[in-house]
Amino acid sequence: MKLTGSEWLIMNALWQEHPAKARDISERLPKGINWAYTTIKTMLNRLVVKKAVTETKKGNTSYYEPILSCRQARRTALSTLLDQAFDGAFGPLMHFLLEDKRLSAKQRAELIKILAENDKKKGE
Amino acid sequence: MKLTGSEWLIMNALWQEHPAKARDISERLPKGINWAYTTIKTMLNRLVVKKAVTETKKGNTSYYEPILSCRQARRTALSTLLDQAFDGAFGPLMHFLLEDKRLSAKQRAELIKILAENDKKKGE
DNA sequence: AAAATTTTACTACATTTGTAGAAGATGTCA
DNA sequence: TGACATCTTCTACAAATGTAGTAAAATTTT
Repeated sequence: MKLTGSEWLIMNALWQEHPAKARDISERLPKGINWAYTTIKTMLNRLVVKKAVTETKKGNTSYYEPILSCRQARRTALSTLLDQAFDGAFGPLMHFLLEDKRLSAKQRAELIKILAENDKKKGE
Repeated sequence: MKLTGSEWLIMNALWQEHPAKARDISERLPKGINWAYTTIKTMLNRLVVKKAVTETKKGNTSYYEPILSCRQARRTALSTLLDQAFDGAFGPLMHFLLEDKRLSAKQRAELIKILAENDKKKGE
């Protein structure tokens, strides 16, 4: 399940807290994104059709909830990126990240910590 | 300059070696992608219009060369991904990568090496 | 209950993306 | 010099994406 750019905006708002009404989503959209209410409804409908979210009506009003998890969406997006831009492999991406972004000391430290945790888990 | 999925295929082939003719690109496309020759031409034209590649004619034949570098394209793709799926920050991506992908010992070792190099460069 | 507000359902429409065919121009080999 | 192979230019077209308007139905407010 791949999300488009606009869909990410909606989903990010929905993951924050749900169930949520279209109006809630509208309010949570990042500053600078000023979509018409109906635009949001259109997006939500499309996401329902795609089965990325569910819609439940209480009276006249629809409440939405994610089916697709943030984690899964990230996984898919990342794997698309890997395939299309990094020879499908983890290594080249890492290389690029580390080489290109010239980590700050803090980031390096953080990374090392994460690595250590990773080691520990591996041992369990 | 953002590339679409199909454009990545073309660009990946072009970056491999250039200048290249449409025919060369055609041959370098990943196994499984069997585009009509004219499809490739269409893509190349679009990339020329977008100024991601240049076209130079020798006789009747066009030779293409990338203007957009692989590095730059990667940068853009990554930054789009960060913005849309990882709160625009490097940290969450790293976390996700390391946590989700359960690195192999080899990968961890590699990563640590890269980190070390990164440290060294920092010191220069 | 009339007015104002909110929501929904349906429709719309320009742009971008993915994919390619047709027909004409050019090059090449026998 | 004709037959073939190759390239080019133009055109096409469906599906996906981004964005929203209209009008009708439901809800809330005075």
